Amino acid sequence: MVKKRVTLADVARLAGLSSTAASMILTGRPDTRLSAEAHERVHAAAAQLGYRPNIAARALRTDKTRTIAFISDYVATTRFASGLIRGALDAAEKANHVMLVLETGGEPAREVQAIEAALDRQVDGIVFAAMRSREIFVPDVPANTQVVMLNGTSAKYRNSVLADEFAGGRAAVEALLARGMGQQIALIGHNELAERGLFRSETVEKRFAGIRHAMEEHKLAFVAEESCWEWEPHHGYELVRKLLKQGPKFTALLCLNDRLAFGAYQALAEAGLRIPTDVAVMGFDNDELASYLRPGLTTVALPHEEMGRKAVSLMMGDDEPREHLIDMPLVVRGSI
Amino acid sequence: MVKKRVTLADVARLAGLSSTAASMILTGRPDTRLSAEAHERVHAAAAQLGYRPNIAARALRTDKTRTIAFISDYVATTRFASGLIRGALDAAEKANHVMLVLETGGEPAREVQAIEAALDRQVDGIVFAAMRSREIFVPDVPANTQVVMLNGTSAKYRNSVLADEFAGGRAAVEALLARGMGQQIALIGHNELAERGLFRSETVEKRFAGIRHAMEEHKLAFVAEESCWEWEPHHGYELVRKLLKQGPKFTALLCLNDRLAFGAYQALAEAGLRIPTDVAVMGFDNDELASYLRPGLTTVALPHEEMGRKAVSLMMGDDEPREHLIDMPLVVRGSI
DNA sequence: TCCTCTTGCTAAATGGTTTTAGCAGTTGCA
DNA sequence: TGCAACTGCTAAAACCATTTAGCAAGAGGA
Repeated sequence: MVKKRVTLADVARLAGLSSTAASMILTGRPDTRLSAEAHERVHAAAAQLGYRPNIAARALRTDKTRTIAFISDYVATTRFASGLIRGALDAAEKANHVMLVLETGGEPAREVQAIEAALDRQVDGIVFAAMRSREIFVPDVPANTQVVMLNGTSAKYRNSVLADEFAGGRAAVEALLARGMGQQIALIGHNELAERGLFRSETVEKRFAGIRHAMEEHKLAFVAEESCWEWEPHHGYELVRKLLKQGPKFTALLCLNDRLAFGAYQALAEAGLRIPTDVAVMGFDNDELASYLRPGLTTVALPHEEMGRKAVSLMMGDDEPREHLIDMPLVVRGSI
Repeated sequence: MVKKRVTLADVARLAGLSSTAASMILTGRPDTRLSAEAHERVHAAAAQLGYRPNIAARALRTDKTRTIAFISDYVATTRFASGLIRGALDAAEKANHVMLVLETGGEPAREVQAIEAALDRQVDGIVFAAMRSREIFVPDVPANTQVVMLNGTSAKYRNSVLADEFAGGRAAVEALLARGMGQQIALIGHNELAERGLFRSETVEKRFAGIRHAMEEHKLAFVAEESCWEWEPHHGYELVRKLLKQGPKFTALLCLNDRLAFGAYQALAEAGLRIPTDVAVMGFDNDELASYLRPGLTTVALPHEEMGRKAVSLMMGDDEPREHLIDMPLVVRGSI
């Protein structure tokens, strides 16, 4: 409990060598000319004393901390953030790094603070994660600090990781059509303003673009479209009730996320419609909810964990610096 | 981009003073005798150069890093972890600290690694968070490193933060009875083995003890009890189907968590029973799900954010070191 | 023999901050 | 006048690891 830290000097003393020698041996320098016996003695001494290098002291010389920062606008408001974090954490651990997590709430003042706090601690790199994809503004950082955008892009930094929303949108439509029951598809959740870029959200834009592209390829049009600003279950519930009351008949329902689909299930059940017999339902995100529903909701997954992992491995220089798109896998359950 | 770090020496030079003076002034030492003019000059110089102290260098002398570690078994497997993290993050930010997040998966080897990684970086304190409450084993840490247990306890460290599960259990029963409809209560999710401590989970034990206590106070017994190992929606679904098929009639259903309640809703709906008219339903945790259901699920909330916040503020020494119980608020929605 | 290379190692500088010890110069008091 | 106390400041050590420059001894070659 009270024992003092073991320093490199202690190890060197016990091994009967200089700390220079101990340092070189323990850091595994390649071209040193120290004897095999010296190596052995130093390693033995280090093991015996339980030596652990003081990272702050090392950072002072080397400017490397084996620490990265994960700065996001919201950590838990959206349940997805934790997937990103977990993936990032996993990759960081594999690369023998630790991760500082910072939350900004999207407020510029806190963003600046978070970045400064990270730089003060000389992190080796920063992952900027946005819960809603958008252009992220990032202040200058020192040249030797890596920057990766996660679920967002930046004009200044080319390293970024995004979900392949366009392909995902197409996949959803293809999945509905492949079951041979998707001739009369209704869509809920699309927001025209978003598409026009007034309320900028690249995610939604690209997802929808993919959907539209697939529909056009098949020379199809939606039999109905209902849009809304937010995509919570009760919105889905209300939109579907509206569709059922006044809209045309539909045999498939494409929901722009799983939460909308959740509400849709409730409205369909109330109306006595069976899934997938009467209506096939399809969502996006692979929210935890999707597996709870009866029947299970077929959905196009947002691969958050994979994205987090990729962002960190990109930071470690495992791949070329550019925009990386991560596949959105189709998760097939009973709803189509 | 390429600009070098501004050091204390730079500030001192610009102010025309020694770095000793600059250090004392910027760290706000109380009993220094430096002139008002010196103060002014140093602050002006620091502001002009945009000086930020190098935390690694400072840590070398002071052993304080304004960094804490949050070590948990699972970050995102349970959706609750993010609540704990968010609360902790919030409190840390308020106290001008940053947080290192580490995940161990409950594996002892990774636990040791995580602790060492944290100590190598000279964190000021460590929060050990367990997703399933239990006795946590914690290796020795240096005397000046604070330790707080979050959602778990440890023989060695007295600082801990737990949800007040006993009171929560009572509150659930009281809430059912208060509505005057809870005379025939069925319970799902309790596990006898857990209660006997074979599969040690203090959370479940205390929650159930509170429930039992309240029942006894009112001289009531459950009309049926169905237990199971895991508490996922489909378990709730199956247990309730079983109850409906072979069990006695019940007018209230107490589910040991919200996910079970979710499954219960599905089973009740299939059987044509209405909530709350035919059966009142009550859950625990205040899972995101609870608000999505129709009618909304009344539940006893696990105050994760509050717990995370408390753990960090306890670490900062804002309260006496002991076991702290956090209230579990009753969240009333339409299901009772 | 002298010179150069190689081998195996170390002294000392370095990074940026805090902190201890102490130095001039002035004031206060007897 | 003599001495203590105060005022306003600084030099240098300390924290711990990395890295540069270089030393001493032995080997090899001419």
